[in-house]
Amino acid sequence: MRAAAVHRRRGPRRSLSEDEILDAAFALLDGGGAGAASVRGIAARVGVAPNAVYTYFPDKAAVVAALVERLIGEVSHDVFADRSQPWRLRVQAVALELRQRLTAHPGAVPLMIGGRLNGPQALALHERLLELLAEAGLDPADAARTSYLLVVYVIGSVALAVTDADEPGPLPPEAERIEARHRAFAGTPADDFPRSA
Amino acid sequence: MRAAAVHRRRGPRRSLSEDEILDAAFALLDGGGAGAASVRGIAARVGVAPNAVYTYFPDKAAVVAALVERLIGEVSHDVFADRSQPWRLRVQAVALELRQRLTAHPGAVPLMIGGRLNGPQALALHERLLELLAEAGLDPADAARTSYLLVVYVIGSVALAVTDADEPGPLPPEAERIEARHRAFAGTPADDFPRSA
DNA sequence: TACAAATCTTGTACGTTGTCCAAGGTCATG
DNA sequence: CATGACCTTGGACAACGTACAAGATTTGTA
Repeated sequence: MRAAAVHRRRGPRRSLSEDEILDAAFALLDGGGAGAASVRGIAARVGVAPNAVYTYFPDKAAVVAALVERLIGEVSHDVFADRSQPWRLRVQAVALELRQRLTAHPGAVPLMIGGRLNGPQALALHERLLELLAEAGLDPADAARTSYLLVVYVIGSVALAVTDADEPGPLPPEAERIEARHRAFAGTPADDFPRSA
Repeated sequence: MRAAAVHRRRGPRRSLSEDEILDAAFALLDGGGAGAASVRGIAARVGVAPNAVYTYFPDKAAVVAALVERLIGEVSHDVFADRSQPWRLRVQAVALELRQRLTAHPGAVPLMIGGRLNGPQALALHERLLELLAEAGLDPADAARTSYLLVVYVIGSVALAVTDADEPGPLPPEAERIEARHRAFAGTPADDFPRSA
């Protein structure tokens, strides 16, 4: 409602955007593993001095937090709303999509372990999951446990898969990986089965 | 069988042992979090130059690998052998003990995520777990899945708990933590329930 | 239109990290 | 006693995250 909306900020225009920095970080992450996403590397990739990054993010932790947030934000929320599907299929779909997003950027997985998942996107996804599980008939406590187990398993599983693959490149989508998918298929809805029983 | 057993190695005696280095590393880990276990810090704590560490371990990765090995090796194997107990209780006991060992040294948990669990102690524990699950009637594939899920969940859960606690000190054994124990109790044997059904 | 204030980028620098290399000291063996 | 193997050390290097003081650039105001 302020006139500040039209008035641009004083000082020179920024030569980059936060998204460009995150893009560079993702590129480095995918090409060289988790260790390649250094502040200096990111700055070099976007063509600025290392310190320029600190104009956009106060800290390196903030950069990785934004990275994680963008990754989680890519998880489509359409599956949540599709009430024509049984809830178990929806939970499976969410878990699989999250897994897919993580395996798409393996280097980011070690980063999201060091930081807490407190961002808006992470909370939104958690909230949606809780809604979905509550809708399935679980009381809040069990829903919290189940979603926690789900997230821990998906993240942990991908994390272990990442550390097992020493090459920094993309994860090999070999048969081992397919087997992991099957595990997600079978393991995911299994947890709350006897809990409701 | 060689005479080299009596002959001591040439050169001056080592002023330390690998265990002393690991002790120092654990002390730093417990007191200052995962980041405090630097090579220089370890060396300073045992009273040698930073480079002396490389006489005992070729790499820092080897140090953390040995650290993780010792942690896993502390998990008692007695519970495995106690066949008077039902298998589910034994699995629970193992999971709880592993969890206890990890929470006893929270700083070590982030370290064990970066490295693969390939050491002898880790493999032995895995082997024992597989035996136990096979004895419970699971075919090898399901046993592998279940033990994988179990390990992933325990480690991932503690890892998330560690990152949520920003203070480097020991984890607060508050009610939240007790709730996590309950989760392990209820979640662990639940996974293979519908798998056998 | 000129000045002032706010903002971005950069150069430089500090402290810390893991790790290598050459030197010197110490011990068992010939 | 001397030789050869082994340990430790001092010093150094590259890379990391990050702080500080400039210079440059754009905007709001007089």
